[in-house]
Amino acid sequence: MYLDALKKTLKDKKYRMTPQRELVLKVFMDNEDEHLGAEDVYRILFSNKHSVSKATVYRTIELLVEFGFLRKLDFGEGIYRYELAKKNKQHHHFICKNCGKIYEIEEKHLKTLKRELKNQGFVFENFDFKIYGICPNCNKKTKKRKEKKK
Amino acid sequence: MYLDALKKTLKDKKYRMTPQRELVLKVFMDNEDEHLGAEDVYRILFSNKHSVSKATVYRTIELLVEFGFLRKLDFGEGIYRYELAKKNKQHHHFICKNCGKIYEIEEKHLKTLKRELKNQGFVFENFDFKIYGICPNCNKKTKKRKEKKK
DNA sequence: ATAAATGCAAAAGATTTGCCGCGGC
DNA sequence: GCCGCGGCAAATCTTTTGCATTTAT
Repeated sequence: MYLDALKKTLKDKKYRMTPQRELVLKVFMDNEDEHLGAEDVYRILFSNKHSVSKATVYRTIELLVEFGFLRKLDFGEGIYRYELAKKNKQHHHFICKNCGKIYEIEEKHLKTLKRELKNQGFVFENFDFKIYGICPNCNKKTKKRKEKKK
Repeated sequence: MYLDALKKTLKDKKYRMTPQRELVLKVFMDNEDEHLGAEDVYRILFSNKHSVSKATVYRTIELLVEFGFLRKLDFGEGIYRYELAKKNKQHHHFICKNCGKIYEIEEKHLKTLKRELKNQGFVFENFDFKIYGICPNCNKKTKKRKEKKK
């Protein structure tokens, strides 16, 4: 369960589990199919009478992204949205330029993906594909440091 | 050439070609290998003694994206960056979580891409893949309206 | 001539930060 | 007691907007 995993991660890194952190994570668990922005999370908590300050919401979300619980998304609206990062099943997003609706697309080969989308009636104009990770340069340096750390 | 294409597009849509629009497009042409944000463009123009107001820079960039001359990018920094959209060759980006460097990656099948990156020493943590286009719903509606328009 | 585009400054949003006080360890 | 954490308000930063003036066609 996510909450236990969070507790464990926090403990490992000498951070503390707090009611606010639990509440924020729960918002994402309760809205698995949404792509919530920080302000959304704040509003949801607020309207549920759970007072968590905006600053804390922002700080907690950042923490959750850092620990891999959330994935940071951007749909070109000028705000960031987030979703629970289920490590197992990657997926991508199709954003309609007309109505703005967001469809979730399973990961497959690009070619297959394109063919399938076409068959389903999607017309795509451009791709925005980003991969986050560690580049070869940094990787070398990190390896050398690995024994020293931890 | 991009400038002529812009002139043509503007004329077709009953917009006007202006020195400012030309200047902004030129900044991107002169910095093809960069991912410039709006403020960067403003600074570049400003330091070259070409005074174009910030508002115009923002408005022009928006226009250029709309017309497909620029592609809007986001690297999670809280600002948008843009690059000349060369329609022919799609590419993606690899962002190093450690040093922040951005590598450009050619488009291939996902699987092939992953294998190659791994061979080159990249370690990837997560993908952010977005496709922009028109969804089947909107597509239906658009088709029906097509004869009336234009 | 006239509608569109620019410039300027103000406004709007989202996100971050400084600082103080509280509470877990 | 120390240090991480949360709350609050102020600050910051990017992007947008209103309005008067200029300019392309």
